[in-house]
Order: sequence, then C-alpha cells, then structure tokens
Amino acid sequence: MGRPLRMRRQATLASLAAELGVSRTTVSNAYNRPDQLSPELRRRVLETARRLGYPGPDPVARSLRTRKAGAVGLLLTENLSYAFRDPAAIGVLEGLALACEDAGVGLHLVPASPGRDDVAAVHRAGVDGFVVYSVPDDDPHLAAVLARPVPTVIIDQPQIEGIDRVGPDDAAAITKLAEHLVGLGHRQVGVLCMRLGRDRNDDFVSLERQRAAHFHVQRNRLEALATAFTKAGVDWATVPVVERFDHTVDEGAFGARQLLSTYPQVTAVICTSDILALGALAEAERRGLRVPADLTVTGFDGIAEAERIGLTTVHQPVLEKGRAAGKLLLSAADHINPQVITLPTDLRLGTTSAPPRTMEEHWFGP
Amino acid sequence: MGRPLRMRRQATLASLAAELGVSRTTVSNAYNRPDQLSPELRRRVLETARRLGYPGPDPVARSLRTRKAGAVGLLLTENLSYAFRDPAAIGVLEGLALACEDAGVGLHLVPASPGRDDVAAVHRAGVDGFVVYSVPDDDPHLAAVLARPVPTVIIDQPQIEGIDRVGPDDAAAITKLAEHLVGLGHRQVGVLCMRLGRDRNDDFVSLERQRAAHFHVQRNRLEALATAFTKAGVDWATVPVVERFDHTVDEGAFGARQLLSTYPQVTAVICTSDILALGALAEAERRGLRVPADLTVTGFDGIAEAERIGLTTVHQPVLEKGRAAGKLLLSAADHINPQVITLPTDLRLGTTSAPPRTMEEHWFGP
DNA sequence: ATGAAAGCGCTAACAT
DNA sequence: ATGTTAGCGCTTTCAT
Repeated sequence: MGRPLRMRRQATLASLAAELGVSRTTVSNAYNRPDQLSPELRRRVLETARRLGYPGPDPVARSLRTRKAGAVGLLLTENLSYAFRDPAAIGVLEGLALACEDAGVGLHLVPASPGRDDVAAVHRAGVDGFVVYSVPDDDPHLAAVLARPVPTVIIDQPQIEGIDRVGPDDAAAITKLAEHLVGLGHRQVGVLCMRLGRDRNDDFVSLERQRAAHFHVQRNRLEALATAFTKAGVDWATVPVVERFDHTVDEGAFGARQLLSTYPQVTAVICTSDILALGALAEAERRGLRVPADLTVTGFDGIAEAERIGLTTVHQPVLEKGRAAGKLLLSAADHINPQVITLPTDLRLGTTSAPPRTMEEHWFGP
Repeated sequence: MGRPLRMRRQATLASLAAELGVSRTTVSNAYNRPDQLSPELRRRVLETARRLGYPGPDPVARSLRTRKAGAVGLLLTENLSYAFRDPAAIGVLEGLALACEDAGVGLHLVPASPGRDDVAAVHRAGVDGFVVYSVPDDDPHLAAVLARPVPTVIIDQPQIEGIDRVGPDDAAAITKLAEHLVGLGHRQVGVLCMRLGRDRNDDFVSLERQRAAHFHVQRNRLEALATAFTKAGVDWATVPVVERFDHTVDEGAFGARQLLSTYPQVTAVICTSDILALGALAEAERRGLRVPADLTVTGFDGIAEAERIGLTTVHQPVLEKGRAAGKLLLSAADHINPQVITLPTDLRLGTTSAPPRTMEEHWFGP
C-alpha cells in the first residue's frame, strides 16, 4: 500500500469515542449527520480521527447495520473478453454504469467464469440487487442469483416468469427484416446464429435444437424467422441454420463458409448479430461474391461499424437497454408485480441487401 | 423481484440452527466446511434451509467477520462515457476484469462523477483494495482512496511516491516518436494533447500550464517532447500546444483546426492519443491537406482503428496494463516497499508520417 | 463431529 | 445536543 500507517488497522469508531470521552453515537453522527452535533465537537472528532489515523466508518460494518450495500451486481456469464469486444455489450455496460452513477451506487462485476461453475462468487457479492445480462436459462450462476433475497432484472435473456426484464421485441424486430427479404424475393436463405446452448456446436442446427435453445433471444429470432418464411411459402425444415459458439468476426466468417459451401444456392445470409454478419461479409469477399449483387447479408444490433459499412440490420438502443435495466432495478418499483420493458427497434436498410441474383437477371437480364 | 418468497428476509443462520436444534457453528460449517460435519447432518441442514427459504450466509455479515470483501474497487474519474468509448480504456478494463476473474474476486466500479466531488462513494465501497486508473493528482476521489486502509495500485497516473504503479515509460516512448519526426526533418511541429487539469481549457497551452499539469502522463509526454525537440535545435517556447478537455474524435478535429488555423506552417501534428489523431486526420482531410504528403499526423496508444488506417503511433499493451495492475493488487506482494511495473511500448511507423513538404520539394522538386 | 462464547464495527431507536 | 441500549448475521477459536 505504501504508507506504513495505513497498514495497522486499529482505530475504530469505538476507540475514537473512548479517546474523546464521548459516545459512539456522537462519533457516528460526526460522519453521517453533521447537523446532529455542535460544529465544535464535530471538528474535534474529525481532528482526533486524523490524529489517530481513523479512516472513517468501515463500509462493511455499516452495510451490515444498514442492510444496504450501495452496489448492484452484474452477472454476465459470457467470457469477459467477448463482452468487452462486442460493441453491443459495451453499450449495455455503459448504460448500466451510467444509471448506477446517477444513483451513486457501485457496479459490481461478478466473476463468473463460463467454464467452472463457481457459483460462490454470486453468494459472496455484497450487493443490493442484480442485473443479469444475456445468459442461458440453465445457467447455474443465474440460479444462484435468483436464490438470493434481492431484486433482479434480466436484460435480453432468459425470459423468466415473474422476473423483471428489459429487452427488445426480438421476434417483431426480426420479422420486419424477414419481410424485407421476402419482399426482395429471397426464398433460399441461410441463417448464421450465435450459440444456442452451453454446449459447443459449431455446426448446422437441427429443428429440435432450434426449438430447445437455452438462449431465448436466439430461439425467439429463429422462431420468428421460421414463421415469416413459412408464411412466404418456404419450408423452414429446408433452411440451413449454422450455429457459432464464439461470438467473433472470424467465427462469423467460418460459419458463413460452412453455410455457403454446403448450400451455394443460398441468396441471403441472415445473421443474428452484426459481428457475425461482418464475418459473413468477409467470407463473401473471400469467395468473390459481390454484396449485394451476388449475396445479401444482414445483421442484428446496429453497432457503429455496421452502420459505417452500410449493413442492413436491425438497430436496437443498447445503451438505453443498460440504463433502463439499472433504473428499473434501482427504482422504488415494487418488484412484486414484475415489469417487462420493451425497447424499440429499427430496421436499417443498408447496401448489403438486394433482390437475389436470379430475380435481378429476370428483371434486368444477365 | 418476482417470487414473493424472496422478499420476506427472515431466516438467518441462527434461526436455522434453532429450528434444527443444532449450534450456529454447525450450520456455518455446512456451508463453509462440508468436511467438518457428517454428510447426513449436512444434508439435513441444507434441506431445512431450502424449506425455510434461507438463502445461505449473508455476504456482508460474512465480510465483516472475515475482514474480506472479495472485491477490488476501480476508480476512474473520467466521465464514464469516455471510458467506455475509448478502446484503450476498454482494454485496461478488460485486462483488470480478467485478473479479477482469475482470482475469483469481484470488480467494483466506484461511481465517481467528475462534476460533483461526491467522495462518499469511495467511503462506501466494500472492497479489499483499489485500482485507480488515470486520474489527476489533485483528484479528491483519489485522496479518499488513499485515506482508506487498503492497498492501492495506480495505472498510468498520477505517479505518487510510495504507491504501486503500472504504466508505460511515457517519456521514453514518445521520445522515440519525436526522434522519428526529427529524423524525417520536421522542425515546425504542433502538439494536440488531452486535458492537463480538472479545469476546462480548450485552447493553446502556456509553458507554465504544461509544467504544472495535473495529469502526469500528459505532462511527461510534453516534457519529453520538449527535451527531444530542443535537442534538435527547436525552441520549445515557439511550439504550439493545444489542449482538449474532452477526449473524442470530434474534439481532436476541433483542436487540429485551432492549431492549423493559427499555425499553418506546421508540418507535423503530434497527438498524445490515437483518438485525437483520428480527429486531426479528419480535419486535415477537411482542409484538403494530404497526409503524409502535406501534413504528418501521429498518435499514441495503438488502438485497433489506428492500426487499421496505418497511423504512425506508439503502441502500448493496454490489456496487459489492466491485468498487471489487478495481479499486483491481488498478489501477496507486501505493499510495503512499493512496486512500479513498467510496460513495454512500441513505435509503430504507419503511413501518416513522412518528410515535411518543404524537404520533399527540396529533394524531389515541387 | 459438534457446541459455547466472543466479538467483527457500526447505526438507530429511544432516552435525556 | 449527546448518551444508552440493542442488535445487524456471521465466523472462529477453544472446548468437549
């Protein structure tokens, strides 16, 4: 630490009181309720505190007594590195941090390694509530959070009966995107989605796995896509869906490669995130496919880079999502009847979507 | 919260013990030392706990008793939004979070609004130590941190006698950059730097203000630049230095505009961060100046975008910086004799630096 | 393998 | 304006 002084943890509120010949209440008041004692006495207390090296009331003891930790916990099981590399996740984090700052409470990042199911960290966190961000419904950390007697707000997923939730209407949002593609004439589409469960499956996804996905956001989006394309006369069972465990641009590219190698007739690759879409675009380029002339690619989230390159995507207000979750948790809201806050989304048509090649030829010649 | 059950905070370790007709020790052991009691009894304890809705030992009470909070505090006074928008800061945060995760301790972001000097949040934080990231030497939050009887590690700035610190050798790093520019022939340079104090001064900087800068990193970099250019025969007093309070690309552009409007003869703009340099590049384009033919621009940090566009800059390992700080804080290291960890830096020559126009003409004709 | 005793350091009624 | 009384809920020697 540096100054040797700070090491010897000695002076307590009680010892200070003794030294001064006053009661502990008075010393406590000197710190917490300056108006409860004469300025003169307060000055003496603080002065003596300095002399004795008393650092002020111990925060943990105070928390025990007041039953208030002054912090909210944040649980995000996803490997931290991905969280800090995904602009959408960073936006959520920022919004949440802002809400906490506004309220003057700390934001406690719970160490939840995805590998080892070390739930102890959840038990150890001295917080007044939790925000859970985008975890699978069978996450043991989540179970531990819900077992604690504090309010909890979930962002995005999972959707749990009776628990506050903040997120977009994924189904409605992606339905608009699907209708856009259907309108353009796409019937042979492929999907590239994020992980559907805690088990790694970097491969095509069966209908059964789609239906039973533990990540509700992905499940809802796939379901909505299925509904929309079925309505357009497409047999969803024939639509290839590729899953990627790691959420990176590179994995997006690999996923697209897998998809396009096996199904070269696909005219549009629908990605459930912009990050994956960025990878799909890279793969398209690698294969010499022009976008959107030869291939349509779409994303989801509306991150800055997507906007910059003109990706057709669904934009969602990530910062607001984090902020709304923080506010909801910290609000006096009786968390008795659970709230669900639905955020607006916005279909952003970019330059990566166009009619499929065959249609184009049909209209304009080869 | 949802389940009404979780609201009634009732069952405690003591009440559980009473219900079971065993001692509190036994219940405690059931949770913390499974090997200290018969499996059968333990099963009964846990089972009864579930029945009574006892959520397990209260983390705050446990912390008070064990004198361990299981978390480290992070103080970064800079407006949160800037922290989450600067890739360099995000890298530090990620590294620190990783170190915490490895150690199984939480990372507690202390709410420290730059405006109001609300130091209370520092007092309230139940943490075992603090990491302070890049604050001015007169920051009241920092003072509050140092007053607490826990170890502290500072990243980058300020440099305080007797306190552990992790950071690059800013002076050495930027000296190499300066020598590169001098070698190219630049003698008429201008500097664009980040804020030098807590007061806003979006303007040219006097020598006095440079010298007295409260942000040590900026001070050190300016000082090193002064030394290097003086050695090359430049009178540092004639070198324009523009300061920017907000650390954004836009402000970088404004700063460059201010600089180039008043000193159009400048052949190189040295920016003390990549973000500012990105802005300077935008401004150069706006003015129709070709880079590097008409103007040289350099940065500092080595963020991904800088690398992508080929900015000449100094790269520093930001993730490692954060991780090293976390490890140092959490290590058994007797923080009695303070440590200073210096990280390596790396001059990355890009395509934004070249000999000044006049020299080029001298050599190759106009 | 289990229990009894002794606080950890503080705040909040409720007096005076 | 200041003091008295009572814990907050838990862990940890030290016994048994």
